[in-house]
Amino acid sequence: MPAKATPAAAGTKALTPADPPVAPASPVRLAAQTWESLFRAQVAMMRRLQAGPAFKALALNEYDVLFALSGCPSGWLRQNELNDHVLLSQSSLSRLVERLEKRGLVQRMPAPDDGRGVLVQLTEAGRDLQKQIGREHVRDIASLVAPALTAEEQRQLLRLTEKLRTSVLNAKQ
Amino acid sequence: MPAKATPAAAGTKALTPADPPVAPASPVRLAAQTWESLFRAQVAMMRRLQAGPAFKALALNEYDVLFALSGCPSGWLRQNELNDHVLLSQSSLSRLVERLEKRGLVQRMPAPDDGRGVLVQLTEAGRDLQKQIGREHVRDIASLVAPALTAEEQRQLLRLTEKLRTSVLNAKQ
DNA sequence: GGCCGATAGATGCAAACGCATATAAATCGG
DNA sequence: CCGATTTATATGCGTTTGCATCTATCGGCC
Repeated sequence: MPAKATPAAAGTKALTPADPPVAPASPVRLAAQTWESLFRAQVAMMRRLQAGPAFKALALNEYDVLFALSGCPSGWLRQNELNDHVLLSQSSLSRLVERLEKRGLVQRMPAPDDGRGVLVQLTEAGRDLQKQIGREHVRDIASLVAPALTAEEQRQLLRLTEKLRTSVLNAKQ
Repeated sequence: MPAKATPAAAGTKALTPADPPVAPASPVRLAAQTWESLFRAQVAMMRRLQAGPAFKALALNEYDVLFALSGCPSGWLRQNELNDHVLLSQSSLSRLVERLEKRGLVQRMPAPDDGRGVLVQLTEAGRDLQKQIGREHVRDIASLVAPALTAEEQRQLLRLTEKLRTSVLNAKQ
């Protein structure tokens, strides 16, 4: 997380887990602490989720692809659009989709309006598997998030991360 | 997204990016949306950070290990403690540390009080490299986070993610 | 139309990963 | 104090990943 997963903590000095940031001096330092905390929360959550039974059948990145496809109104997504949802290189995603196709979970076809492109959609089996794993997954998530944060806090967190994400996506360069 | 980082979006139905959650019906659904948003923010941030020049010399997971070691008061960490900071399996971490040692960035020694254990610490070169990358890294982070969230919002986000993380770590089983 | 740089995807290859397992030391129970 | 269980790390092995590169198509421009 993969992708992983992959990951990156923050800056020049770590906090001990039990030692919350005291007086965040500079704006730069505050931003770094914020990112570190976000990142570490994600790592902790991810560890738990991956350990659950929901991911025996499907690796995390693979599930994410099915999930992205499941939420797409037309049912079809370009491979390069899929790449935005997953923390994977283009080549790795290409092979991942290939594997999913071999397993009968997705279908590929050449994009009608662009001879270079490939469209991907879920098969029936892929949709079923996504739903099944999704249900378990949602339960696991709720059992971790609900005891940690009130509904109001969850709404705040949702709002802040959404704001962060859209800003990052639209950032110049 | 190390780290691998992998990753996992949320539940049974996706949101289009431009479509913020309208009326989060059930608590379970709210939790799932919250996690999805957190996760996607992390993916978006991570993509940007990995693209920066700061990670040419060192993969994300490798940096995270140096970072964890840099923040440890005693300077030494057990390998299994390191594992909590990184989204990697135990075996992968073992080999990652081995690589770092070959590159002269960390040092290993048998734990004095536990014949099974291995202690790891930064070498001088490792500390220097961590500091150098850390500085760049912090700048990149700030340039992404600062335009997105006010200082107050960052403090809120820091608090919420910290709360989430400690709760997840302490959750039963 | 024909050329040129940019973009989408596929592929060779070496590096990195996770799973299962091996080894060794610590801990627990009697 | 001894055997059984658990914990910490290492290693064999097949799979997955990223980088560099290749091919094909697109889009702009003359």
